[in-house]
Amino acid sequence: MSDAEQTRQNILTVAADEIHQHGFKATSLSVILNRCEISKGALYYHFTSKIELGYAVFEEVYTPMFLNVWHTPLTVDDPIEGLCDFLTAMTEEMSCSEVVCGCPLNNLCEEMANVDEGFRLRILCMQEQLNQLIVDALERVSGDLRDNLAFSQVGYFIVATLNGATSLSKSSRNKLLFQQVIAELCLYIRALKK
Amino acid sequence: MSDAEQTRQNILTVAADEIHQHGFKATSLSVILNRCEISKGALYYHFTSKIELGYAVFEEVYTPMFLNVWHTPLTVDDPIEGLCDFLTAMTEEMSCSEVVCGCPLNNLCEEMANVDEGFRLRILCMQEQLNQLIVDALERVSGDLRDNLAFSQVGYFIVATLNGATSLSKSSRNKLLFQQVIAELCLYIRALKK
DNA sequence: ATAATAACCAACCGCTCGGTATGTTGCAAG
DNA sequence: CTTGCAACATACCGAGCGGTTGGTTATTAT
Repeated sequence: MSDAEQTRQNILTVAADEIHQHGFKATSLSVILNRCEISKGALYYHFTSKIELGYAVFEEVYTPMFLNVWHTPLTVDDPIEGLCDFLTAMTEEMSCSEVVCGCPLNNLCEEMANVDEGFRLRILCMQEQLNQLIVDALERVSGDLRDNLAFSQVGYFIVATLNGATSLSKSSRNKLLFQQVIAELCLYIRALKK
Repeated sequence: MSDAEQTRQNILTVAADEIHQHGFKATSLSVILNRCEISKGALYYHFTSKIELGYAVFEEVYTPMFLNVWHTPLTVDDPIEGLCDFLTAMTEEMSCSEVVCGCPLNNLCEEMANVDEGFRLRILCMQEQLNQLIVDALERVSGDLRDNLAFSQVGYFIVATLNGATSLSKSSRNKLLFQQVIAELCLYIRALKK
């Protein structure tokens, strides 16, 4: 990787972390510059504006991360158990910072979806991809599932509940409420089976 | 009501609307002053700081509003149906601004819970009160419900899913995803019955 | 009549923000 | 040897922010 590309990647990584911790608007470019030990000129050489940097973080850091994380548990033999194991593992492995900072995608959705169309469309696209992953997995084992299930609806329900659960962990500052909601979610997911 | 109290209430009402629309941090005091047609001195006579104004909005506007809204459907004869009717009516009556702006409590939780302890504790208290309302209602009709239900867990699950659903409506800018998640949530809630 | 207080107003302050304009350096092509 | 561009660095700008300061007015108590 060239020096320039290295610089760019470094900016993206640091910016992704800052946005995750403080949200997009509260993220200060000067903090990113300090952490990267570069000047403002360098940043504006690679990105035309703060919001374009935000878009790049979304597309080049968050999106691949999410698709990768969700792909694994949904492509195992039994995606119902895969999903439950995945969610349960999440409650256990969740770091303190993740309890406090929440999910990057959900955070950006809450903060930016209603003020910036660029973010909104990217978030929507990501949510649809995530939902499609779940729908595909459910359809693959539809023979084992209850009849009359609306797969897309189920998918969005799961994602919505997970987001709501991270929200609860933010205010309680511990995993307990999160774990309870996930436990109930797993009961719901397992009840999808015949 | 005295003139001073009238002024104070006016500030609270306008601030509640601004915070709902733009979040706490992005809410500008000068906008509130313009809308109220008062000076900055007037605002700082009634409130010692921006964050104290935020706390007052939470306690004197959002909290009573929430407790009132949730109390009705949970104290009818059949709280299961009351809840489902309440949620379904919400999807229908939801105004355009509510689709875009989301739930004030959830918004503040996402934005402020991890940066300000004062907000965090107030939000947590509110969520616990909300959960208690649900738990009380479920316990009241526990004879009609499945055995081995963890009422508190169920309560937080419902609240979490509702919050996640409003989040989805923000990015999609329509009610469809919200309605789907609520429909699935009602299926879950009705399945609590024996 | 006067003193005090409640309820405001107008002007200003320091600070941080995103963004820009200009200057510098190293390397590579001709 | 020098020209040119990529890849930065430095210094500065205007705007908006929350908050403070020093009045002003009207009402009330003495």
